Amino acid sequence: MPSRPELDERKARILRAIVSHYVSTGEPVGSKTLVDRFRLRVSPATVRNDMAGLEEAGFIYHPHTSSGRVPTDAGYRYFVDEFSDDSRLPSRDAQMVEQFFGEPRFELQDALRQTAALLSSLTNHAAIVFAPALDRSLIRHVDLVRLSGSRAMLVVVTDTGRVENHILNLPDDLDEVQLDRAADMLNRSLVDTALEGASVTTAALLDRFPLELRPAVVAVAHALKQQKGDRNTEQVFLEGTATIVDEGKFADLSTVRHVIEALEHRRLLLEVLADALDGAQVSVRIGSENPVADLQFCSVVAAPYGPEGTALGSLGVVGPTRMDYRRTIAAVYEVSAQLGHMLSELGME
Amino acid sequence: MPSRPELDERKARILRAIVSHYVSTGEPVGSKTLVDRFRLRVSPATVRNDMAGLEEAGFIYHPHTSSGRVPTDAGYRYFVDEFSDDSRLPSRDAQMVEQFFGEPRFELQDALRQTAALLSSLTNHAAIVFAPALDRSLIRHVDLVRLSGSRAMLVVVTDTGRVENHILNLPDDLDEVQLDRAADMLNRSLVDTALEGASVTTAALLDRFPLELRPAVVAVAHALKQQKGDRNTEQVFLEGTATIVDEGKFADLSTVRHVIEALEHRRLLLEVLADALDGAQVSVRIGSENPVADLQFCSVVAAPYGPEGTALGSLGVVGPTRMDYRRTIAAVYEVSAQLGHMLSELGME
DNA sequence: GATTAGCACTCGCACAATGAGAGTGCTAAT
DNA sequence: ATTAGCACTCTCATTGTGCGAGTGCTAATC
Repeated sequence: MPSRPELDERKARILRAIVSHYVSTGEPVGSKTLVDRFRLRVSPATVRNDMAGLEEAGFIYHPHTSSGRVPTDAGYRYFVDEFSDDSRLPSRDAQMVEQFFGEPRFELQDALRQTAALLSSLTNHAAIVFAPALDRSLIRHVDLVRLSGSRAMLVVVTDTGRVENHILNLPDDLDEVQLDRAADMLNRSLVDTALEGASVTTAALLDRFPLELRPAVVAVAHALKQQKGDRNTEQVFLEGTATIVDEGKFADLSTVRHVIEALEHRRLLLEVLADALDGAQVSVRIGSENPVADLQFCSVVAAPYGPEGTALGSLGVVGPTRMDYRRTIAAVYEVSAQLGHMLSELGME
Repeated sequence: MPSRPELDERKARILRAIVSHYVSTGEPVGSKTLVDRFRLRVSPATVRNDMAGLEEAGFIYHPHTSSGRVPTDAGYRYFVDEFSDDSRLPSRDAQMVEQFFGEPRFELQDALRQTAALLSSLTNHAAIVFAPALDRSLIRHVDLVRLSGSRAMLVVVTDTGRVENHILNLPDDLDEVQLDRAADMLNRSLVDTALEGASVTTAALLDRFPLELRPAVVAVAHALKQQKGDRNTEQVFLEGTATIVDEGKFADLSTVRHVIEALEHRRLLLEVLADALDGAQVSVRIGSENPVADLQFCSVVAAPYGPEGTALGSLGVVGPTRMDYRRTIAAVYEVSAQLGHMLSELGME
């Protein structure tokens, strides 16, 4: 975190004014407009002087020699750092959230997808929700289902409500009874252990299984390992992609293209929301603060979620750097909190 | 299907030429260009006369009094109807498909998503893959997993490789042994029956269950019914949304916006690909032939897929009416065929 | 009778010129 | 330290112009 240069009170006010005016209109803003709309008790000339200072400090810049000022990423950053706390959702929106989470849910997937849709419609930006991370989940149940003679499906239910499946190639034909027995034994040793180490645990237990079941157990261990390594298994729900093309959000089409492309790239998204998982609160990445080059003109507002203080997954919003940070942060915060709450309600105690 | 007006051979050739030239350049095409690029053995004037005829017949039109001709939806339709058969994928692409389906797969979800990505990269359009429809699936296995005292998760595995889950509220606390017993009994009567009628079947069997299990069974029946009615449970995989914004595909931004919005709407997509499910072959909907208003400037090329002649699900591509139909149709056909093949390999016999 | 050459005509579009307006930086006055 | 005044800059919307591609029609040609 770069130490934040001090600004005298008036400069700070002017910066705030520039940011909020620019965010709402999208037009570069000049000294006159500034004194007219905001009750700065000084003349345009004074404002101009201060703006020169703000520009020197890197908070704003000139698109062209003669049009108004626009905040830089650093300018937004200064602005955002001022209200790390007092973010309240407008009551209409708060009501919407409340109602949404009041409805009963019967499926995690669906709930998460709809949560993304909610977040998107609250903020008018693209919204992303990651399902609870597998490596933070405990196994609640495993099952083996026979598909054909030589194939079976491994089903794993986690304490976070996820249901993963994986198809196994069995070296030998096993009938259903045998599979059931294997599943039973696996359950006994795997339930309530972390999915993370399940593969190792399983392999270690191999010699407790009857000979004829061992090939199946090996296959299970293998599948668990593979699943762990495979980042693709991290489910993402993305909604509101269409908002990216909204008028005035991004300068040119090719930027829009890049942003949408980046959003489609699950691996990238994971990276983008990664720090949200560890941070305790809402995290904001503005423009170039972003690790992904394709998102250099975007800001990402993200937060972890999980029942009561835990961080199982993360969610967030991607929009142009010119966004209403206050509202966005409030929305992300509120939704993450409520989702966490819902998760604890969903029956995982 | 409107009966197709006969065109004399030369007019047909000219129409073909207009379509293929316009598709590849995006520019309205005039009589001179036409005789230069294509070996029509007539003069521009003759071509102009024929074009007037084609325009009268509704196959092409003038954007403005003085620039070249552009195919109408009907023009594309005529063009498309000519090669319902001989669509071959370029060998590079065919190789790509072959390689893709040569790799071993362990998860249906993932395979379908990647199939969508493949289809998108083959065609350079947005691609959609629907998972095998639940109402065409048989139950292979059901399971009940205890979550908390009063909640359990119903897991259903179908013969099409799908794994659905649903959270139940149990009126009474049941321990795991009781749940297992209930699941066992359910399995015995539900395995190999259609998911479609499973709810009714379950309800009918109620009195065979011991008293203490009945509330759970009722909950299961209820869940199955709910799932059936819920169109949201039809999984969709969408890839290549970014291609929609590609230069020159659509006239204005608001169209792009609408198209992307429509793509995000799962319910709409289902409608769009609906007829593909029943048709035997590749279906093509051009522009206004499309039932969805937001897609009036799009063409949809879709096909059913499933192991050997069955139609379990559908997949397709959405792009501008100005697309290379030949290639697109070939790609959709090939991918649907291979995906069907893969599904039978995946162990559902 | 079908085809073609010739020609006048129509637009769209790219390009340059113009002027208004918004905003700036600087200097000198307060 | 602030402000009024002013010359200056640069964008943007508007207008005019010419070019070129393409058309439809008529009359000549095969």
